[in-house]
Amino acid sequence: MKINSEVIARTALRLLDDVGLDGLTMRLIAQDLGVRAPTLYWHIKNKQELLDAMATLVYVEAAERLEPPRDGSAWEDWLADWARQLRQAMLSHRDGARVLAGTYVNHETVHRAVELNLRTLRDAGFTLSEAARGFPAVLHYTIGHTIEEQAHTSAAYGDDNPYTPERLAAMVDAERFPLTAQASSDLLGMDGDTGFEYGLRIVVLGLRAAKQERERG
Amino acid sequence: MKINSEVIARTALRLLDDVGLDGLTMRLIAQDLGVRAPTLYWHIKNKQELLDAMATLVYVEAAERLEPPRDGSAWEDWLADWARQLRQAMLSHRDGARVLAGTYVNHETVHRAVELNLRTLRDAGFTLSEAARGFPAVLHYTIGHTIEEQAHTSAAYGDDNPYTPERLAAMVDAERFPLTAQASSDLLGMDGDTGFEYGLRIVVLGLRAAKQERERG
DNA sequence: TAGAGTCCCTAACACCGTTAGATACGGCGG
DNA sequence: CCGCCGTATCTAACGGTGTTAGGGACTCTA
Repeated sequence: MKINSEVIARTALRLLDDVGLDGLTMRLIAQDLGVRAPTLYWHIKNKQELLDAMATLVYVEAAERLEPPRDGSAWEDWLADWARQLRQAMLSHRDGARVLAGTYVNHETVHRAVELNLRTLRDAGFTLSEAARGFPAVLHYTIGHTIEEQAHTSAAYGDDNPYTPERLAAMVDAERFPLTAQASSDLLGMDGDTGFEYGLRIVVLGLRAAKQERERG
Repeated sequence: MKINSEVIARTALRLLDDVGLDGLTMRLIAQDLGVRAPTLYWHIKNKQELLDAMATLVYVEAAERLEPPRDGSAWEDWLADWARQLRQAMLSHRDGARVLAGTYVNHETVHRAVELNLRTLRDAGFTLSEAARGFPAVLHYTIGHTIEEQAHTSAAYGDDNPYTPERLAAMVDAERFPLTAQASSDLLGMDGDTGFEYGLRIVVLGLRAAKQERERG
């Protein structure tokens, strides 16, 4: 297969699932491509640029399936689905959120997604300014949640992950922090999906409430 | 000054502001302490443990000033202030959000903060379960926003930061993405505070809306 | 056929986190 | 006073990292 920057990024993304972000070295990627490490520098400027390209691939993976809302479907559902797709794209790669976080992706597919977000919200009665300031909130929540989620389930801990619900629950002093102890199952015992959905609902409800407050003046 | 793990973490945190996370090496930290790198390993297990200790310091910095809400003050304001303090603690160190993200901090001060969050929300009429599932949403939004914010203003780019509003605005094709182009000042021209406050308001409004929906049944 | 451009190589550099093993220094029991 | 033990530091080094320099081979084109 012909080597170019996108092929390198795809290979790196595949290897990422095996070795994790810390184990992803230029030499390993090169080996997988049947080539020596310095060769990669013919195609990419440096490792950071490679990481950016990987982030772009993940982002595009989430954005390319995005379609305008069908007639009659609620903007709340459409927006929540977009957040779910983004989260799934990150979850589908080990350390995916860490790769994505803080990488401003510049790709046509992403511009399309932004435009679609703005149009959908504006068509639903938001002002353009509300839409432009509001939908990043969904984005930031989604990224923040997924980073935390992936960090806690990280395979990097091997067999002694300190984030098991039991371990964490054992740490809080039930005398001094009674509510924390009482709520530990809600705080820690939730699987990622449930926790994400709860917060996502809050953000979407918040967007609706902000719009209504403006409409009422 | 006597060296111990906390002194090392404090030193590392101070150096972080000068050199950034990627420039923070064990040898540099040791030099600043008037010591050689291997000496650090007498006091800490490895670099990851040091990073965890640094994250703990930042987190505690935000949490230790936290006080119960004064009588009569609204839970919305109290919760928003807590988020602002956390954000300020991250912003007060270069790459602070990256250091914090994904590090589950286990420290008494943080337990206290969690307990205080739960109590405040429950006293305001939330169920304990609502509080336990709801306040992480604020946390995740805050972390997500601040990571993105710090990445875009990162000094790592030197003089050619690609995230200036002008550069980004120039990238979008106004013909194909008219709303994006039109909203570019709202999307990009905002300073971090304004954008953060807008999203924070949305999350808080969302919590209130979720509570009201339950109360109405 | 000469030259230019493309793509890959070997060799090496500077630096990284980390370990092994020796060395100094203090207090304490005999 | 001596010898010992725990504490805290050192030097030397290992295997690894991202990255650069410079040299070949191959292909296309004039």
